[in-house]
Amino acid sequence: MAYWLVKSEPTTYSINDLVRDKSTHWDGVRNYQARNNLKLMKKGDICLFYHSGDDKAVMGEALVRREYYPDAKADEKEGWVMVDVAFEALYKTPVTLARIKAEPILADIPLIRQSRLSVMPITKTQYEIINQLGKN
DNA sequence: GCCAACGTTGGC
DNA sequence: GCCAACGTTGGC
Repeated sequence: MAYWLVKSEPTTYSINDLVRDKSTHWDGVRNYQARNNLKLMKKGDICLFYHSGDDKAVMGEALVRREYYPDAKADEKEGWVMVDVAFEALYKTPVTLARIKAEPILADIPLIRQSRLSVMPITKTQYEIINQLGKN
């Protein structure tokens, strides 16, 4: 069981869209590092769902439902992949970037260290802290 | 609107 | 293979 953080611009695809859809293809990733992370996702892994842009907060959680397979919207020869994720939880309190930055234990999270990466691994500890802040 | 931090492209 | 120019993401 591993933990991830995935980003989306809410005007493109928000967690409310995932609530409505129940599950979705996590496609459109066109960055090698992010793609490599997608390939490491296992069924049942937890993904924190982060809104970039105006919200700048972890909004909730999704579960990996299907492991990586070719991104239907990409040229097959280029090897881009997608996974399927299912809605898991909507946080009562979105965990803002400012809140994450204020937490010393979260200082190493790639969200802060490498702000442009859109699919990143996080540790169990980092997950548990954000989950705790969000669900209450 | 600007800028930092990348990633990509193309000339050499 | 190097590097300048350019494009993109995302925070401020």
